[in-house]
Amino acid sequence: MTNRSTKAASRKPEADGEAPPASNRATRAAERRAAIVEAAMEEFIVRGFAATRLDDIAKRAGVAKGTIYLHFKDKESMFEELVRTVIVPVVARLNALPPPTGSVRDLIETFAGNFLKEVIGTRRGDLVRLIVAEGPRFPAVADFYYREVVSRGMAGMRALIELGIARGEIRERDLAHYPQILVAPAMIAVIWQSLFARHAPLDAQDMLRVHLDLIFGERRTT
Amino acid sequence: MTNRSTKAASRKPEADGEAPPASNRATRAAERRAAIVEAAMEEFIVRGFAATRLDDIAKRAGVAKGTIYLHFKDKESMFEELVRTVIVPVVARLNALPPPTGSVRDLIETFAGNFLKEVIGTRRGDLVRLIVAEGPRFPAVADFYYREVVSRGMAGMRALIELGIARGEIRERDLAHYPQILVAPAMIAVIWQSLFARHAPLDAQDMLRVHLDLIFGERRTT
Amino acid sequence: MTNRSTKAASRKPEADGEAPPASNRATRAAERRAAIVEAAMEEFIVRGFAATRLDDIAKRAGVAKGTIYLHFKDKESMFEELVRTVIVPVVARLNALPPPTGSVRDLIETFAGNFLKEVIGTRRGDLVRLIVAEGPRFPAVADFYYREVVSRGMAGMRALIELGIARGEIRERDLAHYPQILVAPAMIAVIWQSLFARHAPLDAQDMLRVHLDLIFGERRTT
Amino acid sequence: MTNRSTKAASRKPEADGEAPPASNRATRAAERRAAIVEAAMEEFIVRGFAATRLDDIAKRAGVAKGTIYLHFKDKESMFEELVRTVIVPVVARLNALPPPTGSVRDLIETFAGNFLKEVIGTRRGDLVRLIVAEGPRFPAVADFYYREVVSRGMAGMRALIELGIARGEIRERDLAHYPQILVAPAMIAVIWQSLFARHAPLDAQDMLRVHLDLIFGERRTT
DNA sequence: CATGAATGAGCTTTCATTCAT
DNA sequence: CATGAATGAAAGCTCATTCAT
Repeated sequence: MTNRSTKAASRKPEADGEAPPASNRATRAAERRAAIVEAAMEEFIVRGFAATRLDDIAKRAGVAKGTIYLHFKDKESMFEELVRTVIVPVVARLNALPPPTGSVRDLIETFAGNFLKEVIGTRRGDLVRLIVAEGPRFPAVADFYYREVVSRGMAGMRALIELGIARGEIRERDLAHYPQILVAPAMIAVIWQSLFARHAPLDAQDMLRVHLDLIFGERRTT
Repeated sequence: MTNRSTKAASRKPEADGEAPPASNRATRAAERRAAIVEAAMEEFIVRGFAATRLDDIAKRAGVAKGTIYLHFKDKESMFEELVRTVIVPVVARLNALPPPTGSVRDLIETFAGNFLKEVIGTRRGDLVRLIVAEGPRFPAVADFYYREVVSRGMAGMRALIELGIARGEIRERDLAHYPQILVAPAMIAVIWQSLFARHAPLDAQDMLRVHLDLIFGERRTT
Repeated sequence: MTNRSTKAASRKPEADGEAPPASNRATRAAERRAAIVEAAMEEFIVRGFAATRLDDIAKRAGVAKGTIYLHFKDKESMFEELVRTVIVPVVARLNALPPPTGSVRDLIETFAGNFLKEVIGTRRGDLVRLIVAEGPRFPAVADFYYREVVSRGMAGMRALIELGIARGEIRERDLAHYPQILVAPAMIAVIWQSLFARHAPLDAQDMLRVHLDLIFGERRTT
Repeated sequence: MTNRSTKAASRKPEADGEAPPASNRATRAAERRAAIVEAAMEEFIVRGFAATRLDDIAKRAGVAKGTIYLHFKDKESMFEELVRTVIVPVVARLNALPPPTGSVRDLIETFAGNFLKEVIGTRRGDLVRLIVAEGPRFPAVADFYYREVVSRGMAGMRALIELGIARGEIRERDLAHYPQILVAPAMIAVIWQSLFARHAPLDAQDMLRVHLDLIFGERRTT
């Protein structure tokens, strides 16, 4: 989905017709690569790395099997680059967050709201589960994910917690040592949706609200 | 090979009669099955379902490849039964917990301590990650795990939380709706150990302490 | 052909019936291996290493593709071991040659006669051409062939030449430095049969006679 | 890439007009073809026909893969035409040999000297081995080689031998039936250099000297 | 019951050939 | 003419499963 936007954008001009006459070669190649990445993500999420067939990725991407090898060295590097490709824009957006104005609770609630909308129960959430699943077999992936997402996320959360403590919004001072506690319910929600949603749907939004109440104290007015 | 000699030895005596002398056949079969289950768990955890070779399981279990098929229909059912086999005694022990005496916080702390010792960073923790990883491909596994472990665990936690609320130990009344919040940091610790321990070791015990402080209020005396 | 003898020998006992009920497992395995080696030699000779398909070898050997991998690590080692397997008995027979009695010329003529019958224009001759063809890509094969066949052959020829010189049968004393000259026409005959036989058949026997006349002087009586 | 710049440069001038200024198209095409032939020979010699990749030939020749198909129908015909292209000038030079003056031995020694310098241990020698290697798979190549090189060479050698016999330089009259004997050591030297040079270097020049002594009798004075 | 050799479908990867640019 | 991205048939190799011993 992410990469599709690029493609969709570059196609807009021909949106009124039916046949895509293709722009220049570089663009075509980029589109193909994006299609492969998207198809691969879909397949890897559904079947896992080992059980995914390149044949299926090619079919879903609408390219020949050999084409995949014009963009990726082999299945492994495809998987690793795929994670990079999908993660990078996410990190970029996090880095481009607006400067912290308002109360820490508001900030975190906004953030939680975005997470809820854009991760939990979406393809992006499935990617997280995929990384949990394949991480041990792909140290490069786990490393990358830790470096780019986890460590930055933890640092950001810690800063917010410290701000909250300084402002008197948060009483539990040791929380700054374990930003994981802050995000744990959100992560659990991600996993829950993947595994147990059909047995017992989870109101993630409400759960996150309760969790924030636990940390910041109950809100007087909603 | 090891087991072969044993087997040959235990068979000789019954060659002339009908009665099994020392350890009977059923026992030996059960031992074999246990060895296979153990070996399979090891391999599945390290390589995941699809990438695990029956050959390796057989070698590790010290049996022939064909023997596996005397105990399991195929690779899939082996995986599913394996999870059952490993999970069941855990559930049994949870059911056999001592009746709740003392404060709710003490109870939960005891429970967390056990979890810390017996799950986080152990083979059992890896099994949890394995279920997260393979769950979507094995509805039977996810179902079983939800029914036997998750739903019971959630129910137990909810009961404890309600008790804590009734006794005034817990102030956040809505917490009873989301026992997931109570266990989330513990689950995160399990996953963290599998994926990021070498980048940033996590003091799970201390984290859980902070989390309980958040729920029950800080302890006055240690 | 070489290896078949082994197989044929072990089959003799059942030669009166039609169905090969198979002896013990080890024998069966050895037979299969021999069949693979023979089929592989045939295919490699006809198509060369790179163009030979394992599928065809398997089909010709009457086994499944996977069976080949029970006996050989991969295509390359199959080729290398094949050469070894086929060459070894040849070397063994050379080593078991009768002690040199009679004139040197008679000895060499006998040897040439055997070579004529058993190498030139036979599968064994094709193998020589195969080694010439693939040697540069398979140093291990060229090494082995040099060590086991060429260097020994050269040493043997040199000894014979020196004996001939000592006895006054050979006048050209420097010939001992280049036993290659002695065998060159025989080797050329091998190659000629492979490449040009259909354009211009070569009477190898007569050519070798002329060559020996050149070295030993013309024979008075035939 | 190298050639690209040249090409671009040579094309610019004709952009405004129609006439090719400096080197015309036919010349450029011929150069390209020559580059492809050269590169192909190199690759075929090193890897053999089947294992050679057109990609590598194109890269080495500095042209695009598609360009090869402007000059050759497919890989097979490229190989066949390549052999022709490389062999033809050699044959031409042989035909342009100076008229036989001086003794036959001198003639042959001169010839052997040239062979030594220009074939044994050179790329041209490798080509001979390549033809030996691939000949059976490429009847057209073997045919061509036999017709253009072997049969002519044999005829020439036979004429020389007959001359030598007539002049009394050669005593072995039957040698004229087997000119192969005359060239055999030279061919063996070619093959030896390809396969065994690193195990046991061969002094081809001295070997040929000894061989000629065998045929013509030892030289009294050098 | 237990074995492990044998099977062959299926998977990843390569590469000759084509053709729109 | 020249290019090189794209194709897809084909090849090497693996491994779950079977079954004669």
